[in-house]
Amino acid sequence: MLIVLDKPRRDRAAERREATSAEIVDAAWEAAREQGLAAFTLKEVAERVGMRAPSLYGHFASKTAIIDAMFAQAWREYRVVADETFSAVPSAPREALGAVATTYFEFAVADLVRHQLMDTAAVPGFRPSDEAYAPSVAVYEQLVGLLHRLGITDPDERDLYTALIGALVEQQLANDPGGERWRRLLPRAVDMYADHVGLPGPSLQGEP
Amino acid sequence: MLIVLDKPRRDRAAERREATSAEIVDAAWEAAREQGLAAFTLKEVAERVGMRAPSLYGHFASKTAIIDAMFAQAWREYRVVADETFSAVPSAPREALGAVATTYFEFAVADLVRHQLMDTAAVPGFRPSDEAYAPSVAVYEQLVGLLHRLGITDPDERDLYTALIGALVEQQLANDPGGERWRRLLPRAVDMYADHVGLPGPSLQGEP
DNA sequence: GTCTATACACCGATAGAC
DNA sequence: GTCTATCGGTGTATAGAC
Repeated sequence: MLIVLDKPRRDRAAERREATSAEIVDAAWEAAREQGLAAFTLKEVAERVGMRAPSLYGHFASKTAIIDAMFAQAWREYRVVADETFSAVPSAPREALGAVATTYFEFAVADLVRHQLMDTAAVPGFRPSDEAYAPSVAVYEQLVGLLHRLGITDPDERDLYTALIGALVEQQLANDPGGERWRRLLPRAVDMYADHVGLPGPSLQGEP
Repeated sequence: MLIVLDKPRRDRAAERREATSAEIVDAAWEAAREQGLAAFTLKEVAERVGMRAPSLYGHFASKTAIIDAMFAQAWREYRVVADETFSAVPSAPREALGAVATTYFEFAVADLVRHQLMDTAAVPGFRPSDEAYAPSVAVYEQLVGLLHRLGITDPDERDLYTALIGALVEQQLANDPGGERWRRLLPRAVDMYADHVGLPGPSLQGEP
């Protein structure tokens, strides 16, 4: 069935409204980065967009709704980044594993509070809505597909992989934010894992 | 020099005072487990020990001081557990690594909020006092000593080990609390790491 | 759509009586 | 040591004027 939409004329009012909502979400990210994900206040958000706190309720039904929008935005962004990597994944197994790991690592490490919101239970009581949650499922399925193509079908080995890469992210953020201490270990960790599951090919590292 | 302490007679008042402080700390753990580490309130703590909130200030100078006492207690407890493991560490390298990893894993997984307080930055702005922090340094030095005896002296390899075990803890707590999904991977992960650093000996797992 | 004013609840911490 | 009373502050959210 073809659906013809009448008058695709721009709705300037709606556009402006959406732009304001986006501004609010951006301001919420800033506030969360300064005060913490659970601790930032609507007053801080409002000030950044030149409003008073109650005015935010014209755009979001609650503080939780703002956090949900942040969650959705973060995963949408990562989905774009991950799609790019998965669409041009190297054919060599170890390089493939390394590319996917690097993409995730860099995205997570680039923004602490974003990582906390996406990957940890940092906001007490927060549960993302189904729409906000959907992109994370899609990305995980891409990973499962890649591992399958590499012959890694055991769910336990899958868990070990995600744990290993997640570990490096956690340690990097917790113990050396902005540094290189754990990032440098990424090829080594991928090699260790590749050896473990019996992937062929030469080491990702130069000669040790 | 020998220091002779006069009159080691029991000071019943001091004992009672200390017991009350311990009660308060216990109540704070309970409150933190229910409301979250950063979110629990002094009122909740006070109610559990049959007091009013202001009375807590007769025992602790601030809410932060209570959290500091919790931090110190947790690491003291772990120090006892770790001392036991390290004092009777198996002579076989892989078993040694596995025993130490298991001790840490089980202690961390047994209590989410305790783990959050000990090993993550879950309380915004909280910095443990030096006395409270000391036991964690002691435990880490024990680990470094063991790895040295096993021939693992590269700091990068040390980091990889702590990241790997820490990762399993995080995943277990975040994705399967109370379950076995990541605990079961512990021997596999230790083996993977042992292979990686070239430790001798048979696999920790039965025949795969 | 944004404002002011305010409701309502709760927080950590202090003062001072007992 | 523990209490009551209270201070000074914060927070989310709503009501109603403009």
